[in-house]
Amino acid sequence: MNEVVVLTPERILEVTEDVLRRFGLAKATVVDVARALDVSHGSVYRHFPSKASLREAVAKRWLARVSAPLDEISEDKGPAPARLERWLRTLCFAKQKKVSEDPEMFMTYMTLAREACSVVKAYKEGLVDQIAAIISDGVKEGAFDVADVKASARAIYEATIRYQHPAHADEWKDPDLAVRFDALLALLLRGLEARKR
Amino acid sequence: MNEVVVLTPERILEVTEDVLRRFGLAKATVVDVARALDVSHGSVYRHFPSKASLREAVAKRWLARVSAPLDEISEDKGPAPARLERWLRTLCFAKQKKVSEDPEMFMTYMTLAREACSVVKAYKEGLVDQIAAIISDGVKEGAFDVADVKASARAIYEATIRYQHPAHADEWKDPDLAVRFDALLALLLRGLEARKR
DNA sequence: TGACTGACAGATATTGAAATCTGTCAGCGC
DNA sequence: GCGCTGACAGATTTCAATATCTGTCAGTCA
Repeated sequence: MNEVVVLTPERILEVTEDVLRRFGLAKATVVDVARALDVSHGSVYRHFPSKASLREAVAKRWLARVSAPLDEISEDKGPAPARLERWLRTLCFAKQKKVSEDPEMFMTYMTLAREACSVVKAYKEGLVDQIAAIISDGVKEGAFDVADVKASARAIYEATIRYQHPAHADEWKDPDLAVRFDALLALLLRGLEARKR
Repeated sequence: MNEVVVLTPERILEVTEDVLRRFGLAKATVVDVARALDVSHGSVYRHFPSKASLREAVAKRWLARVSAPLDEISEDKGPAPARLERWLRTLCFAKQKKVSEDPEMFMTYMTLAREACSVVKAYKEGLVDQIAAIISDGVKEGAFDVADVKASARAIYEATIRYQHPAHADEWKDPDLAVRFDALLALLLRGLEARKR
């Protein structure tokens, strides 16, 4: 039996998520994490230079999990407009599902993300790049007509903020949410669309 | 001389804003407001049933001041697309100016507004109605082609959230803000635009 | 040697007693 | 009578003493 499990960053992150779930963001301490790992808290500092960096790593892992299904869609084949719509729906739906399934944990991750703003910035840039890739495909297909792919991608990203940014999570309970989101998507896709001539 | 000024709700609101400015949201008490008015705090309760309602009234006044210049634009004459663009620019610029000129007071009003959510809801609905009025004019002019005016108005409002919602105020420092906002506006107007046939 | 411990200093959080605030209302004075 | 006051109960906030946590590091043990 492999009774003594080695202390790895990955294992620390897993246990940290667990501690965050059980104690909540405000109460979870490095000492709690160390206790759950059955090591001294000094050992945790061997792998993460500070509590802030540990939290940042947790935020990064969470964001990566949220955006994982999007990578596939952006690299898929098929008509760009439908693909962009699917990508945006997947992103927003993933966030909305997370908040409805476990609001406390969502709030925890949201606060973590707010603290780790450099990580969030990189995450956002990654998302905009994926949108840009789909729009670029659409331009090649002749389905889209845009002056500046990157700028359009950013505009699309920003226009959907209300449906994916945690700051607006309390408005996602609206029963008309889906209808409103459909209207927004239709407007945005129409804005990218190449005009018949 | 009219030395004894009567105690009116309006005067209480003015002084309350002053107290909020000097003490900050967390420290400002009804007793402070009464002291500044040189009356007992019981007198304040004669005009506002609770501290919450006083704060709500302050929030309402502030929102009304922000949206005042918009009323004119929505009732103006002239081509709807330019008018819609001007309306959106005015709204977002007003918010961005407020936060840059007096960030503390902006944060105060933002928190007040978060508490007084029914007031904010009414304010938002008023804004969407103004957008709807402009879009409706645009449809009559033949400049816009939309299936559902109200739904489109909401979509336009929601798409610009990032540039007007206080939750995103810390991103308004971006030097490219104007360029990005231009790109978003162009995309949205293109989405409303009637196609040549 | 190198992963881990545990004691330590300074920073931060908790706690409970005291102070202040909110909201009410009987009564004062114009 | 009407507008205001000021004392009051209960809720909330403050403050300072106490406890806990963060981050470091000399030392242990395999």
